[in-house]
Amino acid sequence: MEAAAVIRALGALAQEHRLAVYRLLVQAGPEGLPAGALAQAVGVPGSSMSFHLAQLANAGLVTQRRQSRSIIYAADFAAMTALMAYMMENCCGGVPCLPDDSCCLSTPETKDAV
Amino acid sequence: MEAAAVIRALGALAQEHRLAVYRLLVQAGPEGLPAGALAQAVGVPGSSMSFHLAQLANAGLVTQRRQSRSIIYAADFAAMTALMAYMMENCCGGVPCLPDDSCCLSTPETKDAV
DNA sequence: TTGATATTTCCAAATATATCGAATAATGGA
DNA sequence: TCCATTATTCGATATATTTGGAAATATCAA
Repeated sequence: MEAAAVIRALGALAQEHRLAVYRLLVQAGPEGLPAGALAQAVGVPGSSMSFHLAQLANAGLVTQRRQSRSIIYAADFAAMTALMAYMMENCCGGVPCLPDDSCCLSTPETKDAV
Repeated sequence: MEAAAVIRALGALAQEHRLAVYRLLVQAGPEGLPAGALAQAVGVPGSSMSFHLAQLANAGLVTQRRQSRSIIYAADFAAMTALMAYMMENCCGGVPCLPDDSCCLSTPETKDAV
């Protein structure tokens, strides 16, 4: 994952309504939720929600699929894992650092870029 | 952790120079780095770096301490853990979801708010 | 085809963020 | 005290983001 993509993803999440949407999608799991339901749940007009969903999709944080008249959005969990990996890359220079493991909360897989 | 704090933290990281600084601090570990060294490493004037460091500190992502004439910044790892926990809260409704564990990358501790 | 539903695109206005030089503050050494 | 070093605050300017109504697009059912 490269810096520009990471910044897009973080920027996409750094907004009240989009963060709320993303959390709803995380909780909804792979089945996802339609755009209209998200707009209603968050309480913003459709045109605004469309704008926010486009940001999340452009950042690669969510996927979209059409189902009849609805467009269903779902969280892409791999993107979040990659985000974490980028930010924690080579944490503490690779040296086991704090005694209580409060940093470098490393499972083997978070050490490598995904 | 509450929504406003999470948005501040994500917004703080969603910027080229601040993301670079944060990654440097993650790699530097608990010892941290002085403001001047960060400005030089990232290649921005001191006044700009000061602005960015204030954003990161205000978001709770980094700590600062004075050491003689320098102010040393260090990553606060607990903040990142809390951030993750907030975003992944109740992932997939709490039900083990994908067979290959590609979502809800749950260690026991990430399930609870920190 | 006509009408209803679901969503997106377009646009302009309001708001927020980033930039960096100059001025200000804090520290430590001669 | 006086000077050099390190860092922050201030202020003006440039850039980017968020908002929501109206119009456009896509789907489906009668």
